[in-house]
Amino acid sequence: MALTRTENSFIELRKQYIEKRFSNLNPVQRSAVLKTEGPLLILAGAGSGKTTVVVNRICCLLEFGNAYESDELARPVTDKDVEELRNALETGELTSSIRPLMKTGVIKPWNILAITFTNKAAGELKNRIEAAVGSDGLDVFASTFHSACVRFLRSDAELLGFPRSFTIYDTDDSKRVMKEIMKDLSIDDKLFPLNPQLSKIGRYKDSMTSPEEVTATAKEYRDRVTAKLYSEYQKRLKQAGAFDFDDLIYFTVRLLREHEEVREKYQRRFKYIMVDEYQDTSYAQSLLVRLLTGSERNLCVVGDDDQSIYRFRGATIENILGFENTFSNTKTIRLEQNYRSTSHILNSANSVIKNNKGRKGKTLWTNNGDGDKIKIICSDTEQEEAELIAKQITDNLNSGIRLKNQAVLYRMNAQSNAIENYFARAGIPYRVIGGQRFFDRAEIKDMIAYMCIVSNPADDLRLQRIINKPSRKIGAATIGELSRIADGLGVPMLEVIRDADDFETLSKASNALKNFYRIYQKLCDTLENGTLEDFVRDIIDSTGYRAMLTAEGDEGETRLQNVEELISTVKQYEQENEDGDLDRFLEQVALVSDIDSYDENTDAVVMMTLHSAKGLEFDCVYIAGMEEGIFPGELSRFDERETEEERRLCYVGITRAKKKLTLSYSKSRMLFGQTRRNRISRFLDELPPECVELPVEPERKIERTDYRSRNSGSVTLGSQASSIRQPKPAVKNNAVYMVGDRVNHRVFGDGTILSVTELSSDMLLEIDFDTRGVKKTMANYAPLKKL
DNA sequence: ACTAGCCACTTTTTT
DNA sequence: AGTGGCTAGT
Repeated sequence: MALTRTENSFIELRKQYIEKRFSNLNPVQRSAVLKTEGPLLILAGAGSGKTTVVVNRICCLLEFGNAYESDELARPVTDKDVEELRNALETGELTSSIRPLMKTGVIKPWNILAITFTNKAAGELKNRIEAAVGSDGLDVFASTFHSACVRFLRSDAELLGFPRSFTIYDTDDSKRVMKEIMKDLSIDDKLFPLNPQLSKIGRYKDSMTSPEEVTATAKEYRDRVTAKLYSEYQKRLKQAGAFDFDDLIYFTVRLLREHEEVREKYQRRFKYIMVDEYQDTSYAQSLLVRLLTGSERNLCVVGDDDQSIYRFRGATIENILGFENTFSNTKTIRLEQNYRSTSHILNSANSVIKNNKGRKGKTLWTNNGDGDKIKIICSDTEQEEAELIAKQITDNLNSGIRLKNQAVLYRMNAQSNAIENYFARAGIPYRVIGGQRFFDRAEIKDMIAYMCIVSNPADDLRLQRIINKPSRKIGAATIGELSRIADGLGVPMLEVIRDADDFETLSKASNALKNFYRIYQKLCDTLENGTLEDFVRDIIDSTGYRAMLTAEGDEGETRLQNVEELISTVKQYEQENEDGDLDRFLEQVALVSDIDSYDENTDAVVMMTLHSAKGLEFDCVYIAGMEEGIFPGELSRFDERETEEERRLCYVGITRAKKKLTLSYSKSRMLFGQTRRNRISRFLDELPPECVELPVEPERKIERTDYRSRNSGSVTLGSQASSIRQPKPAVKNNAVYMVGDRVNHRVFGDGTILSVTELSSDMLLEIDFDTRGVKKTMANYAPLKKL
C-alpha cells in the first residue's frame, strides 16, 4: 500500500529525530546503532567505543523499536503530527500525542539477548542500559554464554536425561573424574596424560562431536583410547547429574537442535540477539547463536579478529571471518577510530599486528595526540624487573596518575610472584587478579562440596571429597566398596550409605556411615527450614569442620577465616538476590571468574594476565617478560598459528594503555626452578622505532614516595653480567659501538658502553656515564659521539 | 586408617 | 620453587 505524502514526511522526520537522538556518536557508530534489522557484523577495533554502541543499540530498540527501518505507523498521521514532530526536532521535546508514533514493532526488554564474555561485562552492560532507559533495562537478558546455557538447561535439562538441579563441574572436578576412569580402565596416565586428553574431549564438544561419533571414526589405537575415555567420562557425568563447562554449551545446542518446541520458545522470545567478543566463540557457540536466531535474523555480532586470544579453549577465529558467508546480506560496519590511546601507542599496536597474515585487516587511528613514547626497560633478573617497574609506577604516581589507573600485565600467572614480592617489600599497594581464585581454595571447595551433595544427592564426586573430611573413620577401602555397590545398583552412593545395613560388606563401617548420613540429613533440614547463611554455618559446625581447623593451629586459623569469608559471601548473596536459592548460588560460584569481582575503585596497582586484561583499559600499562620463551611462549615460538595468537595477545596488551606503555624484559629469569636466559621478544622488534622512547630522561632524582621503603633506592642498571655479554657491533650513522667504547653524550657527558642490544632497526646502548650513572640510550637517537 | 616425608610435575592462557 | 599426590611405615 502506497504511503501518502503526509505519512512519508512523517517517516522521514522520524528518521531524522532518531538520528538526532544518537548525535553523541560518530557517524559510523551511529550507523551501527540504527541498523537494528537483519544480520550485522561490527568489526570493532580496540578502544573504538563498541560497548557504547551496544548500549545505544539496545536503547534504540527499546525506545523506537524498529522504527528507523520501518514504514509502519501506529495510527494514521495528520499534518498536525508532522508539524509537532518538526518542532520536536528543534526542541528535542516530543509531545504526548506523537510519542506513540515514534515506536514500531513490539519489543520488550526481555526480547533482547546480549551475550558478553564475562559476568562483569554483562553486569556493566545492564548497569549502563539501566542508566540510559531506567529500570526496564534490568529485564534485558544480558549474560555470558555459560550462564545463559545454565538458565536454559535449568528449565529443560530433563529432556536430555539430566536432573534440573544438575551440578557444574569445574576443571578440577573433571580431572578427578578422568583420573578415576584411567585407574578403573587401567590406562596409563603417563601414556595418556590427563590434561591433553581432557582438552581433546573439550575440543570434541566444541565441534559438537558426540562420544558415539568419535568411537565410530576412531581407527588408531590412541584415538580409540581417547574415544573410550570420552564415552566413559560422559557416562559418569551423566550418572552424577553433572555438566562440565563445555557440556553446558554442547548440551544446550543439542537441546535446541533436538527439541523444536524449546527452540521455538527461545526464538520467539529473543527477537534481537547481540554477541560481544565474537572472535572468541567456538563452533558450538556459533551454532547456539544460530539456533537462537529466528527467521527475522536480527543478529548482531561484535568483535575484533585481531583480539582473538582463546584458540586454546576452542575459539575459532573463522566464526567472525566467515560471518558474512554464514548470514547472507550481512551488513558490515568497521569501527576504526580509537578513543582510548595516544597515537604512539596505537601505531605500535598497528605495527605489531600487521605481521599477522590471517586477519581482516584494519588500521586504527585516533585524534588523540602523540603522547609519550613507549618505554622499554631492561633488567638482569626478574627481581630487578619488578624493581624497575615499581620505579616507573612511583614516577607516574608522582606525576599524578593514581595507582588504580596503572596495571602490570604478564603472560603467565607464575610471573606475578616476583613482582608481588617486590611490591610488598616496597609497600606499593597492589591487587592480583586471577591465579588461584577464592573458590579454588581447598577449604572453600570442601564447603561447596557439602552444599553440592545437599543440592544434588547424586554428586558422588563431591561426596567422596568430604565424606571423610574431617576424619570419620571412613577410609579408602570403605569408599571403594561403596562405589562398587552403587555402580552395581546404578544408584547414587548416598543411597547406599543410607541403606548401609543391607550390605554385608559394609558392616564394619556401618556405624561410621550411619553417622555421616545423620549429618547429611541434618544439613538438609537446616536448608529446608532456614536461610542459606544458617545452612553454611551449620555445615561448618555440624560436620566438625570447624573443630578440625581449630585443632590445626595457625594454619587452620587462616583457613577458618576463609571459611568465615564464605559466610559473608553467602550473606551478601542472599541480600542481593531475593529469589536466590542454593542451586543459583552454586551455579554462580561455578561460573564466576576473578575478573568478575574486580573492583576498579580500590586504589592499588592491578596485576593480571594479558588474557584477563581483555576489555579493560588503564592510563599506564606495564607488560613484563617481553622475552622469547615467555612471550611468545616456548610452545608457540615455532608454530605460526600459535605465534600469531601470541601476537594478538600482545596487541591486546598494548591497546589496554591510554597514556603510557612500558614494556619490560629481563636478561635472565628463574622459571620452573631453573634460571634461563631468554632473547628479547620478537614483538619488541616489531615496534616502530619512532614510537619508542629515546631514553634521555630528565636528570632528576627519583623522589621517594610514601610507598617506597628503605633500601630499594639503589637501582643498579647494568651489572657486570651485561658487559660480559658478547659484544655486537652496531653499525649506523657511520658509528660502530662496542662494549667498552668511550662515548660522549651531549647531555650526560662522557661514559663507557656497558652493553649493546639489537633492537628493531636500532641499537640500545647501556652507558655508564662518569658523572651521571648508568643510562640507556638508542644509538640512532641519542646525541652521541664516539671518542 | 593415618601420617610423614619424598618425589614428580608444573606452566600458557579461562568459562 | 612450590605444591600436591603417592608410598611406605606405623
